Amino acid sequence: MASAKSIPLTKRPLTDSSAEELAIGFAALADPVRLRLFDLVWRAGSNGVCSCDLVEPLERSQPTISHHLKVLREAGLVESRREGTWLWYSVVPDALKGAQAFLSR
Amino acid sequence: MASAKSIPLTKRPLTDSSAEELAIGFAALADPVRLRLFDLVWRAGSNGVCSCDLVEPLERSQPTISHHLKVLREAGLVESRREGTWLWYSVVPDALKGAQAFLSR
DNA sequence: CCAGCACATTGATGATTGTCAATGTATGGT
DNA sequence: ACCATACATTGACAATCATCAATGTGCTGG
Repeated sequence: MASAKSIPLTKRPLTDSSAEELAIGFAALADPVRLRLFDLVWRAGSNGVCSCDLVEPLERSQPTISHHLKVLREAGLVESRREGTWLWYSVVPDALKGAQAFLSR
Repeated sequence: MASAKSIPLTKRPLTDSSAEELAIGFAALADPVRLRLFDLVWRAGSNGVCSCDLVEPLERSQPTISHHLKVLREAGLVESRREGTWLWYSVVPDALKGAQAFLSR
């Protein structure tokens, strides 16, 4: 239960914990390869994109792409769904809500 | 000179260089201390805030705060203005434009 | 059961990062 | 000239990171 303050939430400075949470999201986007990766997944829409189609355009090894996808997944930005031997990645809905709210004042 | 493509810019995947540029901005916000720092500067508005008032609330040493302010400055997110012995930091207008545009689809 | 494909994990390495103590620099007051 | 204040820079260290080669795991088809 939050204490009854007269100051609205948005008028108070970031708490340590919410800064931590936001920073995790920004950190996931703080690498060029990961940004392009996220961009490609995003463009694929709700269908998602097979990770096998992400290795070549980014010019990185398969383990490197796998590692970056794991970072994005653990940051809650993308999710994966099995389809036989393939994994289809898609953006988690509203994953960027916090970041968007912060950047929009 | 850009080549005449029929595909609009926003329909094309991120280029390596624009990903690099965006990632620099996100990286500047990828640390909890820097996020709270940026938040405090932002709240100060156009007047700015004296960096001497940023050390205590963040519970870090003065060199550490100075270092983080430098990172934010070099990322183009904040700027400083001298006032005697003091430095007043304020947010660079439209500094977040690129990041906001990216996060808004 | 085996061979092949898709993807993850491990281990190693060089680079970057966050932090502080110590020191340096600039500005203003006396 | 001197001293105090505000801030930056340096140097060091532990921690994290991006990357790849090698290897492991899980699934599918034959």
